[in-house]
Amino acid sequence: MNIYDISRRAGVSIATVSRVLNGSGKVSAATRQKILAIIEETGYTPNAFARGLGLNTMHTVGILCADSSDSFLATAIYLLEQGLRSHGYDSLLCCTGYDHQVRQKYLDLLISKRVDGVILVGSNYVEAKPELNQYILDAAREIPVVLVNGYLEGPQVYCALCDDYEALHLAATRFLTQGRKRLLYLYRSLSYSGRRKLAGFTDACQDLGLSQEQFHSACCNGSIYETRDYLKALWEQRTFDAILTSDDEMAIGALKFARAQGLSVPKDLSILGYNNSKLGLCCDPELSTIDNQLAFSCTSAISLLVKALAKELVPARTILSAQILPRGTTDSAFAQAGETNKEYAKGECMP
Amino acid sequence: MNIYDISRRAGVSIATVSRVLNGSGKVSAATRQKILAIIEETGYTPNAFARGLGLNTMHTVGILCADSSDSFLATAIYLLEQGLRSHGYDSLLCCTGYDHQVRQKYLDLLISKRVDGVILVGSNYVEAKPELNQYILDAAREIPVVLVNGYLEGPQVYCALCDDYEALHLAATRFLTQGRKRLLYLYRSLSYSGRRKLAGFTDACQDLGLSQEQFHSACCNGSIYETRDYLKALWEQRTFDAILTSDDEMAIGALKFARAQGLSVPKDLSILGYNNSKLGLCCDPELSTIDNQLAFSCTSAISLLVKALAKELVPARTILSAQILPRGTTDSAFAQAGETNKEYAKGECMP
DNA sequence: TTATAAAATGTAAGCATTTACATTTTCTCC
DNA sequence: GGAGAAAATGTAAATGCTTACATTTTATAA
Repeated sequence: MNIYDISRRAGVSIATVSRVLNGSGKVSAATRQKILAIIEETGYTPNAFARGLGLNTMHTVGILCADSSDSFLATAIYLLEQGLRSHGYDSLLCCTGYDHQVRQKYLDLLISKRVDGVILVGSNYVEAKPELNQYILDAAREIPVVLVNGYLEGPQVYCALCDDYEALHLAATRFLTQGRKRLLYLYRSLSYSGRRKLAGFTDACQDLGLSQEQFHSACCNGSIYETRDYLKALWEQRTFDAILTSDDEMAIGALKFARAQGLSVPKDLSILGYNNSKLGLCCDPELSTIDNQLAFSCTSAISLLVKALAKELVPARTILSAQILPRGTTDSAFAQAGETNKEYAKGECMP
Repeated sequence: MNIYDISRRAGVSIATVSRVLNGSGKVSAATRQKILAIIEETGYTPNAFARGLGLNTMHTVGILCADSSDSFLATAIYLLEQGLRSHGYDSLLCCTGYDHQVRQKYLDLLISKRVDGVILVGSNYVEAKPELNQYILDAAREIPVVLVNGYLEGPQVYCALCDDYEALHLAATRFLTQGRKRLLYLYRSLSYSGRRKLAGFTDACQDLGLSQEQFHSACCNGSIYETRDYLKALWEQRTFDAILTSDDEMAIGALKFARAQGLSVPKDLSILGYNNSKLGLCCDPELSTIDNQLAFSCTSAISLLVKALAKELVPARTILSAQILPRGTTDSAFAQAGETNKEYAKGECMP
C-alpha cells in the first residue's frame, strides 16, 4: 500500500495525495475529504524512509549518555525525550559508557544514521585535553551538537549547564563559615565540569585562608560501597567533619561510611551531594544536595537545538546557577546560612 | 557526496561500490582496496534513508516505557539498548506515561517510523480488560512485539517475564511461616502482572487459612511520600507486622512511615520490596526485595526479538522465577527460611 | 587453442516519497 | 462571453541506495 494506491483509489495524482498528507499547497476541500477518507479506510501510512530520503530528515535526534541507568542521567533522558517529542522529534538513544573510543564511534554512528542533531548528556563528554574533544567539533560540522552539563566552544556547538565552580565555591564557603573545620571533596573524574567543581572547592578553601591540613580532595571512582570503603581507609589517615561529593551516589556511600563508623550525621559529619537525584530521597536522613537545575538545562538544550535546526540564530550557551538544597545530612546552621542565588539564569540565555 | 561520486572516482560502477559497502557479492581484492581507500579519503557515509528505502529497514527497534526516569525502567532501558546494539540495532526511545490513549498513539507512531520491532517495558502495557490490549495485537500484525514484564498471547507477540504470582505467594508464605501475623500488600495498579501479584499474595494467605483480619491489600498509587502518608492514615484503622509492596519505591515509602511512626524495622515491621532496584541500596537498613530477574528478562526479550526478526522460529514466552533477596528490612528468620528456587528459568525457554 | 566455467563488473529497475514546473479548471470582472 | 487571474491538479525529475540479471573478463582444463 503506497501513495500510488491511494491516488488511484481517489482518482487523483500522487502529488495531490502528497499535498493532503503534508498539508502543503492547495487542495479543494472535496478532494481532501475524499483522500482522507481513503487513507483512513485503508490504514495507509506514508513510508518514512522514502520521506526521509526526499526531505533528508526523519525528525530524529540522537541522545548520547554514558549510562541510562544512572539515576541522574535517566531523569535527563526522560526530560529530553519528552521535550523533543513535543517538538516533533524522536529520540535515538545511545549509551556509550565512559570509554573515549566508544563515545567517538557511537557519535559517528548516530550521524551516519542521519539524525538531525545530537545531545550529549553528562560532563564526561568533554575531556580536559582539548585534542580529545576534536570528535565533538568534527560532529558539529555535520549537525548541531548540544552538550548538557558540558562546556565546549565551537561552531554549531551549544551548551546548557550550570556553573559548577560557583556551586562548589558557595557550598564550601558556607560549610566553613558555619563552623566546619576539615572539609573533604570527593570526585569521580576530572572532566571539564569535574575540574570546575574541584577548582570551586579549592579556591573557596584558599580564599578563606585554610591551611593544607584543613581541606582535602580525592578521586574515588566507584559505587556506593566502594566509596564507603575508600572513606574507611582514608579516615585512618585523616578525619573530616564535612564531605562534599561530585554526585549523589558518592554521598550515599559517605552516608554508609558514617553509619558504619558510628558517626552521627550531620552532627559529627556533614554530607552534601550533587545533582539532586532521586537516590537522595531514599536514604535516612535525606541527603542534602546541590540542585544543578537539570530540568532547566534540558529545556534549554532542547530549545537551543530546535532553534538551531530551524536555522534560527541562537546563543551558544545557557549557564544556570545551581541551588544548594539542604536536607537531613547538613545541620540547621548550614541550611539557614543565607546568600541564596536569587536568579537561576546567570548566563547568556534563559531557557 | 554519494555512491555515484565514489564510483566515478574509483572508475567502477555503483554496483561494485555497493558490494564493497555491504560485503556482498564478488569483488576483486584490488578494486576493494581502491574503493575503500576512496571512501576513507572522502569520508563518505552511505545515506541511511536511501538504504532504508531499498532494504526496508534501518535496523531500529522501538522501546516503549512509561517513564525512563523510573529506576527500574531505566535499568531495563539500559540493558535493552546495550543488548540491541550488540545485535546491530538502534533504539528509538518512547516514554508514554501511564495513559492508555498515549500508549496507543505512540506505538502507532513508532510503527509508522518503520521500526523493525518494538519492546514494551513494564507491566502497565497489558490491561485487565482484553479489549484494551487489542492495540498491541494490532501492532503485532505489522512487526514483532515483545513484552518485558507483561503477558499477552497472540501471533507475533513475545513475552519475557518472571512469575509474579509465585514470587508473592512464596514471600507471603515465608512471612507467615516465620512468625508474622498481620500482612499488608500494597500495590500500584491492577495490570496483568499486578493482578498476578495480588492473587499470589491472597492465595498464600488463604492457603494457610488466615482470617480476613490477618491480611489486607490496598492500592496506593503514589510517590514515596504519598505511600508514607497513606500508611499513616491506614495504620489508625489496622496495624501490620509485615508489608509487601509491588515495587521498591513504595517499600521505601513504607520504611519512611516506619521511621516516622517510631517502629523498629524489621523487628516491629518487616518490609519487602519488589524489583531489586538501585533505590533499595540507598536506604538504611537496606531494603529486602524480590529480584524479578530483570537482566534475564531483557536478555530474553532481545533474543526473542532478534530471532523473530531473522524469521527464526521462537517460543512465545520466557518465564523466569523470581528470587527473594533478604537484606536489612526483614529479620534473620525470614532470610534463612529456605526453599530458594534452584532454577531461574521455569518457563518455556531460557534466554 | 578453445570451449567452459567461474569470477568480476556493469546496467537498469525498483524502493516511495517530495516538489518544481506545467497544465487544466474555475472564478471574477468588464 | 471572454480575458486574465487564481485555484486545483498533474507530470516528471530527483533523492541514493540495493540487487536481479546481463555482460565482460579471467581462469581452467581438454
